[in-house]
Amino acid sequence: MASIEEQLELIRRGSDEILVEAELDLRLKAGRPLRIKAGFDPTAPDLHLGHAVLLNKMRQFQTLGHHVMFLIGDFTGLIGDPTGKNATRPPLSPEQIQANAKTYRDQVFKILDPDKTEICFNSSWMNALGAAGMLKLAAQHTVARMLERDDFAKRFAGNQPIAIHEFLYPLCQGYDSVAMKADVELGGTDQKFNLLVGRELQKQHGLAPQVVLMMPLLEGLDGVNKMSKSLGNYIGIVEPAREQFGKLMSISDTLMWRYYELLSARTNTEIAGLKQSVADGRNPRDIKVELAQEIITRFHNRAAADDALADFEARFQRNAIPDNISDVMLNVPAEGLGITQVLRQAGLTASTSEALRMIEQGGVRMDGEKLSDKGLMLSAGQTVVLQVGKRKYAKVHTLQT
RNA sequence: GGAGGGGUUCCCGAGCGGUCAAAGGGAUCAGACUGUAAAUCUGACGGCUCUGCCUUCGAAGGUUCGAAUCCUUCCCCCUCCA
Repeated sequence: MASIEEQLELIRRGSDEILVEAELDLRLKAGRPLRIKAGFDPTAPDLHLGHAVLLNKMRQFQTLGHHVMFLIGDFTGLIGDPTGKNATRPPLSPEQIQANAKTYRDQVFKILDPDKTEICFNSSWMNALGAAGMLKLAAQHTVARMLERDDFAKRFAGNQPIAIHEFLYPLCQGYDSVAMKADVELGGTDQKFNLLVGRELQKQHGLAPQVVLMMPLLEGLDGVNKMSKSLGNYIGIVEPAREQFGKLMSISDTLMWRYYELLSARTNTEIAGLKQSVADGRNPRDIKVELAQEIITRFHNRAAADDALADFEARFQRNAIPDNISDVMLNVPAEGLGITQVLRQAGLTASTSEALRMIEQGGVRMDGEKLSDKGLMLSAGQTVVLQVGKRKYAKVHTLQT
């Protein structure tokens, strides 16, 4: 095993904050494998690069020989981490949870070592707690302390509603740490409050408080908001390589450095070298290509990364039509089908009104040629490649009704 | 339980009897420019059988030639008092 100092260096890398580092040092010195906890929502097992930041850190702990516990919050999922939506979520069926857990495994093990990962469900101890146990748990914290949480404080000050059950989320998450006897809990910086509640509850249960390690939140494709599925600004771990490539190329140059810092396996020295080369006149686009290649190689493989690059260059540098367009079959009546209908039915636009607009704005191409005739009719037996905007394509085959 | 404030198109937010599919901003989308970057500029941004028609302004009724705007009831949210 690596020396304490080497371990600390790896653990610190990229982290936003470690509370309390001295305690971490002490625990490492004890020489036993530490119990590392990280919790995930049970509902959306569609992991993206934002999750990858945390998973990378978990992987590092595994490399160092520690015990990583991947917690699926199937109980806390009923509450939903407070975001201002004052509704409890309907419980997932055991089948759904199992299905989601499987999807998690499929995705998570692209980064984590399956042999060194324990998957836990917090319903297993939360259900056992019961109503009485929940009351007891709730008695261990005060409203004033709850209101210290930034999100609650803001909503309270701004006259926004806070439902009582939202207070239970941090408590439950904290209790997880008690039940799991976590030595270290990982989370995003937005989790600070919840993570610290874990420390409090552990102390009250006679355990040494966990060390809390917070990773920065990765900004999404817009460069402003954190990467999240609901905002649609994410790059999924299991997305096709070409998609990932395109999305990575669309991030801003500034954001690119952030991604390097949090996602790349390159050392800080190497990254500094890249920055210098840009300062010396190298096109940042090429640096971005390298980043995209590295990430795609990790989640797919080298061949996929090369293919994505080749495809990208063909499409955007040589304006070629991609070679993997999905085929769409459309039935056409004898008198033909209007182009706006075709676009809508092929799924290229959401409505015929939108199709009309796209044509008016010059965003529609047919077989590579800009299409300007809104009244164009397609008859049966044709095959045309339609393009809307830069990215949406379909190869439409018209069939006799 | 009482008093007051409020629910508008994806979000914020104007409108407060006709000129309202509804200002403005954000987000988004398309085009130009580019490195499918950013920034910037232009345009679009409910639906449709599209120079017109249909459906939207918490819900349901009503007044009116005409309502997002007025009235009634209901639902929901916030604040203060208890």
